[in-house]
Amino acid sequence: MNSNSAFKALADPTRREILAMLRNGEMTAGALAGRFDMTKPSMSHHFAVLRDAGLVTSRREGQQIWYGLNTTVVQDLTAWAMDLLKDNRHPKGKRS
Amino acid sequence: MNSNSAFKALADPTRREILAMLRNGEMTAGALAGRFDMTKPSMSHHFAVLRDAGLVTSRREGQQIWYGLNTTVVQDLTAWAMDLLKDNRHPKGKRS
DNA sequence: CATCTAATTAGATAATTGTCTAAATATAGG
DNA sequence: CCTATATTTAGACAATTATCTAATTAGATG
Repeated sequence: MNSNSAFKALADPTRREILAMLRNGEMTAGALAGRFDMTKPSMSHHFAVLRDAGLVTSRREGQQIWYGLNTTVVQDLTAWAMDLLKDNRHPKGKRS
Repeated sequence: MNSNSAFKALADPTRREILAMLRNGEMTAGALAGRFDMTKPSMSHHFAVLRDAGLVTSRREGQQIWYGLNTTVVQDLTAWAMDLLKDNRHPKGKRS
């Protein structure tokens, strides 16, 4: 499966926080990094993991790089989790 | 956060497959292990991770241990993912 | 109680990961 | 072209993790 990288990306609390912040719109690498008690290279690493997993988009604008939430992949993850909740015990005639 | 262990549990593909199988109802440790190309101790380790994360329930019945999906925690994860999709850019008057 | 089956625990090991510091790249503006 | 700012890349290191084999626990049954 390809979304394995997305699940692995979500395993880190810092990365989940980053995603939560991006819910309010795009942010630059620097602005994001400034919100965490962690060095910029470490944050940069987290950005790369999120980008490689397809969870965020990135674009350079001058000296800065803007990161944004990629809702498509988040939707896939949501669908996966919701699927788990669909009772599959009687696969023929859904309604018990 | 406490659900950190749940996210970490989901990071492994074998564990995600286990959860998917439990969608069809409870299974014994042995029955589950039989479905994977992996030793029983390794599988047992994955069961423990899932149980510690609250993603599965377990109960002994004689010699066997039955594992089942804990939908409550799965619901929490679903809610977290869906929250990410709610646009929060204009927090006062929700409807753009 | 001896033994069989089901499952876990213990302990080792290789691979992956998260973090850091130092160095490099990229862009903007004198 | 030099310097300042923004960000990433490189390389090292400690911690965590996934897996294995061997040993152990727990229950059933003759």
